[in-house]
Amino acid sequence: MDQLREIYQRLFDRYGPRHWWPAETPFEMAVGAILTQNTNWKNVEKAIANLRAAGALSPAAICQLERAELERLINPSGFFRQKAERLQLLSCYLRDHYQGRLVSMLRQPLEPLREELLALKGVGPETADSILLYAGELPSFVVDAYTGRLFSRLGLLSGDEKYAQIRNYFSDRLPPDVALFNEYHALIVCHCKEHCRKRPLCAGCPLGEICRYRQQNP
DNA sequence: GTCCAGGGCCTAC
DNA sequence: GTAGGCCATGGA
Repeated sequence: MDQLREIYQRLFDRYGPRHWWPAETPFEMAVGAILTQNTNWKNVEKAIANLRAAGALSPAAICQLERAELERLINPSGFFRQKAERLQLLSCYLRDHYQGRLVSMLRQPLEPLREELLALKGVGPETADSILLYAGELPSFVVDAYTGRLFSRLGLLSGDEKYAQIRNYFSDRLPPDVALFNEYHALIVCHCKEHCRKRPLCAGCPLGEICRYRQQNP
C-alpha cells in the first residue's frame, strides 16, 4: 500500500474528520491564516472573536479601521503590528482589485493565483496554500513545520528539505483531491499536537509501527 | 522562568 | 541563496 495513503488512513482512523478550516466565510479563513502565523490557534480565536464583535470581519471594514484599533483587536494573536499591516494590505488589495471580494479573486487557475497571493507582503507559501486550499477549495497541499517534522521522524524526509520540496513530495504522490489535501494537512497538525512535538511522546501513537524515530528510540 | 505555537520579512555574509 | 534576528501573546 502506498505509504502516504497508509499514513493518511491511520491518522484518519484515529482522529476522524477534522472539519477544517474553522471559519464562517472564506475571508474569515484568510484572516485566520495570517493571524495564526507562528501562533497558537487559541490566541487566534480570541483575536477573531474581537474582530467579529467589532463587525470587522470583512475587507471593507478592515480597510477602514484605524491601524491602532486593528492592532488592539488582534492583540491576543501576537505580532499584532505586522499582522495588522498584513490584514490591511490584503483587504485593500481585495478592495482595489476584486470589489472587496476574496471569492472573486479565488475564481482563477491555481498557479497564477498562487503567485498573486505570494506577491502580497505577509503572505508566504504556507499562508498562500492555506488560503488556496481552505478558502479557495483548490488542490494546493499545505506544508507546515509539523509536516517536515513528522515525515522526517517517519524516515520519509531527511529534515532539511525546503518548503517547495516537501510540497512537491506530496503533490507528486497524491491525486489533486481537495478533500484529501484538506483532511491530510489537518490530520498532520492534529497528530503532531499530540504525538510529534519537539519532545518525543510515542505512547499510543497511531503511526508507531511505521515510525523510524520510535524504532530507533524504543 | 523557559519553551513553544497551524510563518514571514529583512539584513548580512 | 541562506543563516540569523526579529516580531508578541498566552498557555503548558
